[in-house]
Amino acid sequence: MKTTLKREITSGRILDAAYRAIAARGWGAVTLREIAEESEVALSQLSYYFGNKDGLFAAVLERMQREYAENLAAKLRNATSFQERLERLIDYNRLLLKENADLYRNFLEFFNFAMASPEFKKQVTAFLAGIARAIEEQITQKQKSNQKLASFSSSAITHFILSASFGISLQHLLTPKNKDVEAGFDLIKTALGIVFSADAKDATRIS
Amino acid sequence: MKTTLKREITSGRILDAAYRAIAARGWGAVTLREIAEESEVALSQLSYYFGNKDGLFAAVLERMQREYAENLAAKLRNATSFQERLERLIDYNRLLLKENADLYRNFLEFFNFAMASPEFKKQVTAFLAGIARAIEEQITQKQKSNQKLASFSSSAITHFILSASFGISLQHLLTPKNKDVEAGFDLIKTALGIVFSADAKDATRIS
DNA sequence: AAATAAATCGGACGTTCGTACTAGTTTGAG
DNA sequence: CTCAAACTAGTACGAACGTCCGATTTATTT
Repeated sequence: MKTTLKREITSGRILDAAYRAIAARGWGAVTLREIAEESEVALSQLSYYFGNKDGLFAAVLERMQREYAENLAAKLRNATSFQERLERLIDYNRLLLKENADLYRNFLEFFNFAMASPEFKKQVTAFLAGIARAIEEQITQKQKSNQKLASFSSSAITHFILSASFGISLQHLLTPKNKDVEAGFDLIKTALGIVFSADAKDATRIS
Repeated sequence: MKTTLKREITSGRILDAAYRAIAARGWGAVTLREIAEESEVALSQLSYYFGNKDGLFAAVLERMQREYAENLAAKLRNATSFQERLERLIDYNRLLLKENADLYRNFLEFFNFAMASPEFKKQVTAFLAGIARAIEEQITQKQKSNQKLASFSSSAITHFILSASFGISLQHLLTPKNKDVEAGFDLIKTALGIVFSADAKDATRIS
């Protein structure tokens, strides 16, 4: 018991330090010595627990993915309508950006890194596809007749929300003070809301 | 004459090689020796022309910005309505993504890098603000009464388009085969088109 | 043609990186 | 109490990096 506890404590501290270091200076610029110092652990411990630098990188990514997915699932749990789910997805992304900007910062880092590494590319792609699918699954049953969005698949709409959220976040990270950037989240809602209200004339409920 | 010519040829070749190398492997992983070899130039030439690695990086970024801005300006030149300008902006981004994916790839790299470097952050921020302003300038005179978008400033709309375009591009770079991602561009148009048509009942021209 | 400037080149320097190695310490089961 | 396994710590090494410098070639000017 204590063994695993110790293991988790140490490796967890390393992961935390790595997470913070990546957000602060970028993965390429971060050194293992830096992470070791910040986590108050000997350098050799990093090799011991994660093998090599790529292994540590992958571990950080994996934990980020898991946390994001779990939190998102919790947010969506008792949401009924598709529109409500979309709204919560958007709100979730917005909340993360405000209260956990490092997460987005690191996601960007990983995305960026993935483009040069086929292995990570596969992982990041699978992650995105997983989120998209989770949202999409609850669309098909709800969205039946929609004039304005008829030409767009549910997958396209989902990907659009993800894309836009991420783009907004990216810009927000660069210019956190610009309120017009953050307004993009509202714009997604308004735009899609209008779109969806096309076939909801009879039931115009505002959640 | 020949002097300046030679200078431009050599430095241009270095910039080209750097540009390609960044797109292929990322700035952090790229080495000056790699760039020197690909541009068939001695390693010391890079220092000679660009001082140091950061200088070369900045030069590549500067050229990218100039080209993007110039091409965009050309695309927007004889567009009249605001809606037409927006559409061309979106189409331009879409075209770049298809025919010049490296540009987006490198923009992402720069954005990423900027987050860890206050100096580059300022430059990238100014670049984004410049594009946004260029578009925005032609909004205020056109957009007067719009019910649905009344609560959104023209700046917010512009930033939204930039954000969404960039987010879509980012996802497209990861999964180029997914057509649903690219459909995001159409979704922007549809969403904004519907939004705008609210006050265009009298003149519903399709450009 | 001589002289000055610009451009190019190869090589070497010092630093820092990721990784590997080994000896010492702690831990928990038999 | 013993001992093997898990863990920690310090150190060292080879490689690769950005940068710098002197010599050489090429071009321009006087």
